[in-house]
Amino acid sequence: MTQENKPEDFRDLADSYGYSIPLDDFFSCALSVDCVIFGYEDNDLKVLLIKRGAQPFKKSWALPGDLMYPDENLKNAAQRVLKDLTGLDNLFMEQASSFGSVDRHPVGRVVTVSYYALVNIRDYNPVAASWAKKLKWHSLQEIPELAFDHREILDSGMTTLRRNLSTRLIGFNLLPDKFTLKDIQHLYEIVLDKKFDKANFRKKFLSSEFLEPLEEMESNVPYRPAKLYKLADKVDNRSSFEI
Amino acid sequence: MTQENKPEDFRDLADSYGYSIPLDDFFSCALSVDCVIFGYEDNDLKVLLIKRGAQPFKKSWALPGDLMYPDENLKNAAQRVLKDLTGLDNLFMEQASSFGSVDRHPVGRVVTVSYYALVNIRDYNPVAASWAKKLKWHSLQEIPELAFDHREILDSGMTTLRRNLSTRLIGFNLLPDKFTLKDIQHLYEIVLDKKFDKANFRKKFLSSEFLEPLEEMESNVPYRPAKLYKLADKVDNRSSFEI
DNA sequence: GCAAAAGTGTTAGTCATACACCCATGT
DNA sequence: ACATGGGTGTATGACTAACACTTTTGC
Repeated sequence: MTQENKPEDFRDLADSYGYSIPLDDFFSCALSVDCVIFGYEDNDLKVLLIKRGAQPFKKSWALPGDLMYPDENLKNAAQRVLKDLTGLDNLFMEQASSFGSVDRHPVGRVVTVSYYALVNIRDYNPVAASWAKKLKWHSLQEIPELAFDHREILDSGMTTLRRNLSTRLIGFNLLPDKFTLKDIQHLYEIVLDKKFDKANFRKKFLSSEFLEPLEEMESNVPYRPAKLYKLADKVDNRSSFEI
Repeated sequence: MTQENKPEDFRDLADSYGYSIPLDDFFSCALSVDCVIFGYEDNDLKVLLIKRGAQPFKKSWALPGDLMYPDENLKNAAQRVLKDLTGLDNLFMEQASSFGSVDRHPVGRVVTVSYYALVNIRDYNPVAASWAKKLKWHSLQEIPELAFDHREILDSGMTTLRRNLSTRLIGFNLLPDKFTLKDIQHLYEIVLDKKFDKANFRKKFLSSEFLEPLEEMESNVPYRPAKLYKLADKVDNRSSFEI
């Protein structure tokens, strides 16, 4: 946007309210989005990292992220960037936090907004694309050195995830449409790094009215098949729930 | 920052990774900060609004906020802007959320980061300054039409405040250094819009080890003076506490 | 003494925890 | 039959909610 396009009045503002730099100098920043995609597999919580094939921090591991176009919304940018770099589409992502240290990006002033999501690794198959040269689910115990301030963004995302999982029903993004009570318990135990008593955990969830039992059962397991459940229709990611 | 200052490698990026616009076009956004300052007085929770004396939205009520300089950190920007417009200095503000709809600002692409704080209205005396023409604590029940998407920002700040007050000790920013148990209860009741039983509320806080009793008492009250407490040294704004 | 709010003790009920036990399935 | 995990019942103790009561101050 050039000075010519701006409303008359706004030029008044620039003239009369004593900004110490010309108004246009404010419009010199870039925004980026960074996606903290948590995935759950076996007994492990992982995060999706890409190997950067572009400067800066070429060849470093990093969160999937990129610059936002000036004409796209933040949330759309997060969806687009994630899809471009990993092929993951239509993930339920939620805004986590923003990071704006002056020197966090070597090229210029880039403020980044982080988004996070939870997925079941079994259900997704991300593939490195665009300038992402490689892609890997990293266990949270084995995070390599990351580009930019991505380590801080990752840690902050983890905090947000834990807080939201223990107070809301957010964790269900990580489960398939049909799931067993054991699946849920497993997920909670891994994310919150805490053991729950089976009987009590079941009681809590079954009395919550957030689950709807299906007629179906697990199959092909070498033990008694567990009942499958689905989320009640009224549940959304904002539903409050204390574990 | 001009193209000339940028590292060689980054120009490679622009050339070879297929951005659909020149790299410089990314660096055409502005950032702003908006401060949601909650204040507590008598039986009411209020929010500090300014009457804008600058375009756009001149003469509208708005949250105290302004553009961030390209060479200052986000958090510093929030502190500076709040001080410039209202004189409030050194408030403990915490980042709440970011808002980035393409058309949220009539002048150009401005992504805003919101910060929130809690203060005891008795202890502070904000005064309109700079381009803020007027300033007023508005009861949350009587919020006028607000500039930009500030209504959305305010509501989101309120949600963040409530969530954090019920799971952390954040509420204490709203209290003076010395306070009575009644003060705390009052604050919780107003913010969470919920009544608590006096005896039970006291027991909960006194058994929390977050409070240290002082020798001092309230004075000049027409009833039995209450004991004063201060926060234990180990408490910070991240201390976890379930009410 | 009275009003007002500080501050405490008791009780009933609810909920969390721990743990033992039975059930259904594949091999 | 047995190994494995699904699924349930119950006793204990801790915590919550409700409420009555005593205490201390100013007027």
